[in-house]
Amino acid sequence: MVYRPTARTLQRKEERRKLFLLHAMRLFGERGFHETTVPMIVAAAESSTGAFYLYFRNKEDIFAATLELLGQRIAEAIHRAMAAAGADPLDHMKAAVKGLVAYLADNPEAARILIVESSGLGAQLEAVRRAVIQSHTRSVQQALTVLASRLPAMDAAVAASCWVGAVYEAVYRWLEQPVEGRIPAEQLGECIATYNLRAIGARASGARGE
Amino acid sequence: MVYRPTARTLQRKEERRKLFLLHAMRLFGERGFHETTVPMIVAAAESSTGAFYLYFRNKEDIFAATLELLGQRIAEAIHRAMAAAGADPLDHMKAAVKGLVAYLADNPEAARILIVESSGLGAQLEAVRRAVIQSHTRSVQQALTVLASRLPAMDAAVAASCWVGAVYEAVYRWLEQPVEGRIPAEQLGECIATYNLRAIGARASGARGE
Amino acid sequence: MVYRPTARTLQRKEERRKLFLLHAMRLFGERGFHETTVPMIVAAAESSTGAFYLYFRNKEDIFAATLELLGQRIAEAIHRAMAAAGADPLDHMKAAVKGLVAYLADNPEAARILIVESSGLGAQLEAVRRAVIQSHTRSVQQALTVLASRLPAMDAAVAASCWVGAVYEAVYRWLEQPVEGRIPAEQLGECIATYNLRAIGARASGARGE
Amino acid sequence: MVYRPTARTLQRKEERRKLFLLHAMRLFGERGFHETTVPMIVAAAESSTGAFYLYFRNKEDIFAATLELLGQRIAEAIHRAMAAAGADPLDHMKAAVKGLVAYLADNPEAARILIVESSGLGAQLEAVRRAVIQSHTRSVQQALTVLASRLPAMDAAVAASCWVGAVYEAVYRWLEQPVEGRIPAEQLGECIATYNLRAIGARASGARGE
DNA sequence: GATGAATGAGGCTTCATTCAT
DNA sequence: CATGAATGAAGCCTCATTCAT
Repeated sequence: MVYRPTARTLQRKEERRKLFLLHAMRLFGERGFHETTVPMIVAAAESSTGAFYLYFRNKEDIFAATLELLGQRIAEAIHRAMAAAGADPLDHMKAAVKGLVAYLADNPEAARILIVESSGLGAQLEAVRRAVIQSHTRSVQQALTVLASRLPAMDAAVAASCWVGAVYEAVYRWLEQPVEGRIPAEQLGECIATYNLRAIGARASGARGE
Repeated sequence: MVYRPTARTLQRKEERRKLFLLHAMRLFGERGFHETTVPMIVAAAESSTGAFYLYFRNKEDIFAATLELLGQRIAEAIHRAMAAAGADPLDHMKAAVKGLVAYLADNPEAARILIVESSGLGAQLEAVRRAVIQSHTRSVQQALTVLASRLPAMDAAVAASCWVGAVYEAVYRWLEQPVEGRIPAEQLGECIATYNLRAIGARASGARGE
Repeated sequence: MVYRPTARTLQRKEERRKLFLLHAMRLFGERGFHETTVPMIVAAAESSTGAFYLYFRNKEDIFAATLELLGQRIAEAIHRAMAAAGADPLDHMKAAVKGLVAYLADNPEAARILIVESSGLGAQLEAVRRAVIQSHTRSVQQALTVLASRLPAMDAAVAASCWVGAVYEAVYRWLEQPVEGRIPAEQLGECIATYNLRAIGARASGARGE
Repeated sequence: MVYRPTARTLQRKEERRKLFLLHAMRLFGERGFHETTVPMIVAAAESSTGAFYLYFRNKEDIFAATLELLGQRIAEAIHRAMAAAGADPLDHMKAAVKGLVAYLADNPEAARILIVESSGLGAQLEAVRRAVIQSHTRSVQQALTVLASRLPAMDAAVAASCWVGAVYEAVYRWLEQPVEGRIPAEQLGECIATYNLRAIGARASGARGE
């Protein structure tokens, strides 16, 4: 008599939302925020306009959700990579860079969303985008603070920004190149990691190889 | 008798075009490409829609022109800074970084255009934007190649990207902060330059100071 | 065995319907027909969309039902007032006006529905709204016909419309005023009744007082 | 060389605006605010969506403009009628009623807009609509105040509302009837005027006849 | 009976661009 | 040359209503 949503129903709902999100992520990555229309997302998800607005307040909302999901995935990728690394904080940092590069190389649309396509939005969305990047920057800054005694004196905040900027720009440039002209992704990660580690004055990092 | 523009007319024409360009640059920097409308630019320049389309093929055209102008200005700023530096290519590189940082710090809207607001456009415009940045990257890469013998082995292309990425990201982050919380622009330039020089293995660069 | 609703079920059903109706009445009065959405009514009644369409064919249907309920209540209010009045038909008419004014003053949202918010609908709903008002008009017209011999010659139909229009407009105007600036509702009713009675040429009505 | 809008051009602009307004007035009168869509108005005016928004901020704006125009026309109609009347203020009032009734009878869509179709809008538009009616009410109230010494004591504000309400409701009812069943418009105006004049206690006004 | 997720038609509005004057 | 009124495609979003569970 009384309607009671089954577990299955609830799961369906979550799945539907995820479906929108996944297609939106791809489209945003391929075409950018402004060139992606709500009807496009709806068509890709084989759903309806009404359903879209059932799950998201508006187009900006799904974009923010996309960025959030992206932030999570990247954080996971980094953590996985770090967990597999040695005990030295410097090794962690190196692993983090390589993990991030590997993830972005594998998910080019994710990289595009984060680096390029999301820009030029309202201040709100830009803030969300920056939050993802700033989260990285903060992690790096924290690591630098911890390692301060082993490193030359530097402004940790600026250095962290440089570190993150180097990673994203190098990956973006790499993605711009035709697939056949690219160096392997691992090598790219290695180069970037070496660049950054040397920049913060970590001595033997490049020598210890990998 | 064929109509033939007088010198004065030509100058007028160029001035008018420049007027559009200047206002457009400010608006694009403040509000981004999509949030800036042609009527806005026209109103700011106190001209008319018709005149606008007399000087620019369309909105993308003026944006591209804006980016081009920006590229020139930045190149000038860098060259001026380099010309004032010593003879050593490493000093040139350092001066270039500091000159660029100084320019961007002085012209935040320019920075915004280049780094954020221009993104998320059609592939065409994105290419123009990248051209400005790649021009820097190429300069750096060239310098690295020249200095190769004095530096540890590295992938010059990747390193150049990292170099440029570090500069822009650090400046962007700096611009995001409230004015009263910022470190001085010169110090910022110094930090970034040190970061990058150390990253490419230039030995005493930080020590030689400036 | 055929399912047969028990008395209790029926009562429940009627209660639920009434619940919808009451909340709808409030919302329609506060926000008007177009600004009130079905989800709003559903939320106010703490029920579900499905249940709503179980009791009402569509949104117009519940609005019509609201108007009907309103018509009943107003009729009751008027009858109560008339029952308390003396035997003279003129006293009845005066009591009716005062009863109506009192009811509308006590139920401003009801007044709004009847006078303003319901307008601008499809012809169908407008007809329902007018039915309520026309019912008053007919009563007045009938009374005028009965009293014809005691009154100056007049077009009873037109006079009845004037009578009703005077009441509603005066009440509406009164409701528009800030509460603190209003004259007492009883005084309003008295004034309107006097106006109308004098208009139909009832001699001493104003003098007999109240 | 310099473009200078000709008088003709300016006139055209005003004409175009008027064209929209006229068609909108008709449509609003026939179908009401909510049932009239911008595309409908555009089609009726044989213009374009863009042009519409060139002259009006939005749909509410043109509706407000329609009401304003209506207010002007009605005021004119009333003044013309009053100018043709005798010197006695009571004659003026009578003429005003008859002029208004004549105008509304001739422009049923105007009447519908003012009385019914405009209701149920945002508070803003409702205020504009009421402004037109209140302007009448104020005129009547003022006249009553001037005549106070010749009339029985009454609340001028309430009486004025009643007066106006009687006119509009009677006309509206008249318009509802099929054309063939209606009494002549002049007779309607006479009846309403008589009703109102008697209501305010003007003695011989009905007797002086006309 | 009850629920509320899903549908999709259609409304309003913006703005890049053209062209008659 | 200069102007700015006109165009209309296309986007975002709402909400009455249905129907599988």
